[in-house]
Amino acid sequence: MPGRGELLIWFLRWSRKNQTGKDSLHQVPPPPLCERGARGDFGWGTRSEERRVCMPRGYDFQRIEAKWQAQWEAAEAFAVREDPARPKYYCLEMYPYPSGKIHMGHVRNYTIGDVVARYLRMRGYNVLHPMGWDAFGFPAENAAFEHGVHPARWTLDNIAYMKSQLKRMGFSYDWAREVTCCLPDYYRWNQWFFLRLLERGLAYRKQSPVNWCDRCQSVLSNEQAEGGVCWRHTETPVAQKELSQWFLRITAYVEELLADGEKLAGWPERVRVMQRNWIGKSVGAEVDFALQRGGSLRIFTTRPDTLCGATFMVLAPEHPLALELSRGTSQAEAVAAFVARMRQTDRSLRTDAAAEKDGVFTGAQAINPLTEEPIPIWVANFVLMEYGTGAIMAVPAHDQRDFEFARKYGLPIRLVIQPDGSDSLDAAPMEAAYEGEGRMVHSGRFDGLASQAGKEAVCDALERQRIGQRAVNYRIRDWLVSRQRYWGTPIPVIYCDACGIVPVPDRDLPVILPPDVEITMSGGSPLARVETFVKTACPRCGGPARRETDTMDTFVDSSWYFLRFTSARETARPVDPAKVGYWMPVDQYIGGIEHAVLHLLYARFFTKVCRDLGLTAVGEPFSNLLTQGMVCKESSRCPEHGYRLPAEVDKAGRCTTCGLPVEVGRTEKMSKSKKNVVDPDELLAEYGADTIRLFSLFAAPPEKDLEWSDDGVQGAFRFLNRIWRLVDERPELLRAAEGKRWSAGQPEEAVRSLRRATHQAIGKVTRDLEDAFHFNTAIAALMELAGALVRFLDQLPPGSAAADGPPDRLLAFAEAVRALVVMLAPFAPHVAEELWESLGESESIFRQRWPEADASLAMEEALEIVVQVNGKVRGRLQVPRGTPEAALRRLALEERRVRQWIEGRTVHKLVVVPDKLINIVAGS
RNA sequence: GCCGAAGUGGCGGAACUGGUAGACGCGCUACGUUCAGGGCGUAGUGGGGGUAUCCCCAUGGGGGUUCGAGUCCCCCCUUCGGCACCA
Repeated sequence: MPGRGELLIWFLRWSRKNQTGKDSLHQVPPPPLCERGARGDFGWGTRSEERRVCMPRGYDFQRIEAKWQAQWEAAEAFAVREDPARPKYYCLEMYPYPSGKIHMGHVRNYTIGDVVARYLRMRGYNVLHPMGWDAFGFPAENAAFEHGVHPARWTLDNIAYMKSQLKRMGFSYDWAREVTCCLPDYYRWNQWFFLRLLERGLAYRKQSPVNWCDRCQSVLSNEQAEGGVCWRHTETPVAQKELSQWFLRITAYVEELLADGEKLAGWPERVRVMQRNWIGKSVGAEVDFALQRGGSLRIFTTRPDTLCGATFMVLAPEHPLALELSRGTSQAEAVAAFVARMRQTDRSLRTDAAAEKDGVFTGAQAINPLTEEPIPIWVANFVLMEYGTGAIMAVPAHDQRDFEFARKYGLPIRLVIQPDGSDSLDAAPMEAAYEGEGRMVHSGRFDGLASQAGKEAVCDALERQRIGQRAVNYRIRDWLVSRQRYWGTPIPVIYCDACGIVPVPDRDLPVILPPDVEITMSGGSPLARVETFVKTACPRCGGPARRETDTMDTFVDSSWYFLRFTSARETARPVDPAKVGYWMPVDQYIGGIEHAVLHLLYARFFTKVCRDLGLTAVGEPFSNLLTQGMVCKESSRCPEHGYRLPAEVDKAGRCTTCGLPVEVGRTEKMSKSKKNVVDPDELLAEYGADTIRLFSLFAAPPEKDLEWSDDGVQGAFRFLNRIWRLVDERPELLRAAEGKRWSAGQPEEAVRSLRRATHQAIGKVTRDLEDAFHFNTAIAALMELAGALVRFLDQLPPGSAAADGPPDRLLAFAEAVRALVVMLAPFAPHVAEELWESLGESESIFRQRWPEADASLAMEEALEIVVQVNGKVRGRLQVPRGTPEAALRRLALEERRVRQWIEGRTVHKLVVVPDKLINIVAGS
């Protein structure tokens, strides 16, 4: 097998050779140097010449960020290895598709993860924080088709650029563990997994109707075709095609996926619900209805208790009996016409809930097994062949769809369930089906049973008579993994005329994706046209054979990449079980909600397979899941030129091209098509990574949508400048604090007050990060501490006089500054490192332990107690903490304003909440 | 239609187990700064009334529980998200 580097070179040589026109799509210019440059300089504009000379420059984020990124890289600051002595923490963000450049969604996602990783390192955890590339996929082929760039070249160029962007954001990844799915050292293990699944009957080939997206020129899994549209091109409806394809048997794990899913306490409720809905378990029975002409018709129902109310039956138009039953009857022509019409109707249109019920009588009758009455068999649009048996018993009194159908075609409605506490429900005047539970009526020997007991009793009877049995149905289907695409993992299977389907032997892995290929975006799998790839020898008989030319769904890659990160350079097997054992499960997974049923369901399935293969002990990959909100911005639209970029609109809100006023649209997810995007590169040049990070954390809690605001970014930048000045403006104070000791007595109020602010901030920030990820309020607490520091400095004598003052002042100041800088570090790591160094520290701030709040120092001494009269605030008392209740009552009743409010009234009651408030209940 | 989440100043958002609604930031206003601009600093900033001590109203709307409700309960409205003929 070629090595990683070897293959890369090979691809690049190939692409240079084959390049037409542009050499590369990614002649991306270096980030523009903003003319405004390091804005922090302005802070010094009016300072004295003396200061300008002796002080360092202002907050020069470009220099600082480059400096610390280089230091982290040189020191391999974020490289980790297993260490049983320390608690581990695996922090993972969903890896990106290398589409070209990172977007603000990535910035937000990865900033959240980075704060978690950096914070937990400072709390003493051994933190695994890796990053990689979801590098196979359709857009690379699109680029190849449109621009003549080889998918490998395009992908690897994009990765190189995006990696540089992630580094410039200061994210603390262990890059030694980087995985790139499109390289054989990764995808060979996809093939290895496929072979293991094949051995266990969990991979199989089947002919069936499948989803086809014309723009992808490929089939899709059900999950990727949700709602009848392609997940990548939501404007493209998927078509149905009858094809022979490879499937993974996710349904073999469905009960486990369901049961374990309910136990995922660290997942958002809505994701669990979406997965539960997707799996769509329903419990009921399969029942054979005898046909009057002989034979039987099997149906699935979740309501065996309503069996006596079945007054007709309905077949899906594709049901094999539909045409057959009508043959020879007067309905034959009508049924044939109806079935033909349904075949032509677009499937998503036909299955739209809003579509009217439509059907036709087959001319045949079945026998209700309980009532033994003949009932007519119909064919209708609303019954789906893919679900259950493709046929239903219709109980119009207790199923709304059946009810509507019965009313439209004048079919009988027979009430067999009375709602609890009522016996008045009557079929004739019903306007809607009663779908709830109740008591069985008109059901012969079952009369009087409650629905639940009735279901059991009917099932027992059916099983005794051998005309039915209990059954469970699921909405979820097996995972279709074949793709008619080039840029994916070749499916390691060979077709031999003599031996049939033959798996590629493990020793022949990887089946390498051949570099020489023509991407035409039509006419099936590109690999099918690469003869050197297709033609091979059968591993079993040695005779001429053909390779499978489809590749795997790229969701296979992402189904186990989190396992690979634990042992990314393992060459003998997909992962090292010992390393997986140390790191798994992922403690915190962070990504977008759009993968609620796609990636997150597949990954859970794959993890269970890996467990059964002995590669991991865990059955669930992600203990905690955070689904971050979208990054939004208002869009602008020019009546002449359509959507406009922010830069194409001037300050007065006019289009820079034509001068017409633009229409400001609503705030919505940033997207290229709406042009309401901001470019991370421009922000990096203008404000630096720390400001971007700080703003995207401060503007909204992580799980909510974030509205991008240029003014808000300014605010974050101002805050960092403020802290910079705070530390940098009075170095003599910090120097003077060194070696000093706290004096013995009670310090002055200014010192107590600053220490109180410091320890309150430590408590608040720590709680906000521990309990839930309340980054926005944690940053607010840092801003408050900065405010307290400014107020403290204002009270000090100017110049060097302060340095000669009492040591407590200097110590309190140093304590506050150090706490502020340390707590700032996870959010704005570069500036924190730089300030930490300027405080005289030689070691990285990330080797610093997180500060501990001293509760006794944080405690407020004087309290303001609110005095209410009948629930309204009428006065305030300043009292020392712990003032006895009796004294509080007396003070409250004596308060000037309170006296006015209770004068002439009787005080009925006094509610005292210690150290909080007093409410005086007074009558008139 | 069903299920879920959420509605708080001009804006983004705070508010622990019911206990001072509006932290923090943005914006805005005034003032300061040897002040062109920008930057920085100080003060103010939910609405209404009053010269003022102060008063009234206010967390989508309406009821309720409670000494006390943004927070708990019921009904309604709106927005967003998910599911949507799944038998």
